[in-house]
Amino acid sequence: MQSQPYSQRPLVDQELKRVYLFAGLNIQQLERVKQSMRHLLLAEGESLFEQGQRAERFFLVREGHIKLLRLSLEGSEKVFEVIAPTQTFAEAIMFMPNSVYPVSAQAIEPSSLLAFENKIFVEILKESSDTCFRLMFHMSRRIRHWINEVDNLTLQNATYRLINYILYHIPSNHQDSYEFNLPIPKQVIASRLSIKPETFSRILNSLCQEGLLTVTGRIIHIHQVEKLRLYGQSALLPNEHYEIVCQDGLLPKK
Amino acid sequence: MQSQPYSQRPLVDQELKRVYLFAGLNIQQLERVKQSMRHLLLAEGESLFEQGQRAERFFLVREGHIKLLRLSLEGSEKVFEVIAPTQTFAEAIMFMPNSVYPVSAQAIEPSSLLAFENKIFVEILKESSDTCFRLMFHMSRRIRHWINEVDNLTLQNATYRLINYILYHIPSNHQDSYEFNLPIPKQVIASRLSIKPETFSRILNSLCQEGLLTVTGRIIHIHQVEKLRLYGQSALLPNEHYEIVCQDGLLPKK
DNA sequence: TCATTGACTTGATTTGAATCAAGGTTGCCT
DNA sequence: AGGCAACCTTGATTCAAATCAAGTCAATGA
Repeated sequence: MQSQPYSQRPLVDQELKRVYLFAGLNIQQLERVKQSMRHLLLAEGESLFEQGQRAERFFLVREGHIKLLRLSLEGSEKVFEVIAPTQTFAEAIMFMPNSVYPVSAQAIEPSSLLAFENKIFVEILKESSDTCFRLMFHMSRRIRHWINEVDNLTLQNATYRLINYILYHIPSNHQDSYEFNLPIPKQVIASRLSIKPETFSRILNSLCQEGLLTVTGRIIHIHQVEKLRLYGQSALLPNEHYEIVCQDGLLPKK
Repeated sequence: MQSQPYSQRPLVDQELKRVYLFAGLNIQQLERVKQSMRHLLLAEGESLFEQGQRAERFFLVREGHIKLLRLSLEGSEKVFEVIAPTQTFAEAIMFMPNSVYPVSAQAIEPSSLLAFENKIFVEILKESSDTCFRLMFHMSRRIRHWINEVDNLTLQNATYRLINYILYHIPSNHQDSYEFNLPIPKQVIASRLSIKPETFSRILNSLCQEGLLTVTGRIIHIHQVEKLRLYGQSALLPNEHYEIVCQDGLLPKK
């Protein structure tokens, strides 16, 4: 874990201010955050922290992708989340005294991060009710996220989960064809979706055969987005229709 | 949903003060909470709120058990949590403007609850950093709980989940025999563990056959707790040993 | 250039748990 | 008492996804 400036791109205050958690800070507070801030550069596969390790910092991803995972003793891993640029992580446990990271964090590709000291930020939290509310707001969304995750794992099948993952990458207004690059290796996505790589491959293949999309390496070309959305709903079979769970846990409008 | 005093047992302030979230309130604040507080009495099977409904209150269970669930369109349900007396629920979304409940809540048996107005409590949160921290602390634990839940669903099998559920009900110092009553119907536990009732029954049966426990209706008699703990670990097969995840997400000490 | 490695695919087989289909118990209500 | 309805159990069968076992392909590197 090196700690030196990384990207040519200079760190502008704006970058920090765009972070939801920091948006309410005044100049002095922002300055304190910056004081304790460290630049990190991770190589591909490099570990940031391990599950069970004392949690003293939280992080902002600037470039690259970080996976949050747990390992079984044989070495097989389950990816719980993949953190993309502009997102923060590990901030939900900052104020827990003697807390430990509940998962391990590892770079999927060369990545650039900023690390913030929990201790400093907790001091700011104590004096800023507004920032407390921002953090609580954020944590509340995280909880809903995990509830939806359990919902997906228990009520939805692998095909549905994969389709949902794909749809998530498509702007919601798009209807016709759409092409995008998978940001991370297929195996990582598979693990994130709790699917084995072989099954992942087979599902993608069967979606191709249905004529819904074309796969070229990491490039996914969806022929008709609207069709895929409908297919996602029928993938809920064999049990007829399940309730569609939107990202925010709301029911879709009838 | 009636709203009148229920239990003969008088509502003492102590009962409120024992609630973690209220423990830091001063007399005036506690008074305001009590002002907005409502007593609720739910019959067996009665619904408290539905998923997607506007969230304006959070709750404390005094007597009975409440299940938090989501329904599929055919009517099959997945129980996400079962709330027992002295526990609060739905407090994690209180400050979200226009938030909705992410799950439905329903009484498993005749239950007595207290309902608190989010609006009032948010006002208190704004003036009490200490209470903010209590809430954040609580939410942080909830997040870890859900991460462990996903871990259980993806890395552990049904037998392991059931054993873990049983072990959860046994004081950790017990080693030999132990007997307890399942607090709720077996089907509800099954759903909570994402197991079908048939499978649940079969697993319990096979644990009986292994001589680990005896089942008489809702009474579970464990012959040797320590043996069950070990069996729980070998139930992690076929993949040899998995990492044991303690409730707090910590690794067990070597 | 060829070897090696890691990512992905494809096929054959197994398997844990779900589903389907009857039962059995228990307790409640008339 | 008798009938009904939950709740639970048991057995036979099916099925989605995992596992096992070879592959292919592309990128890296000596």
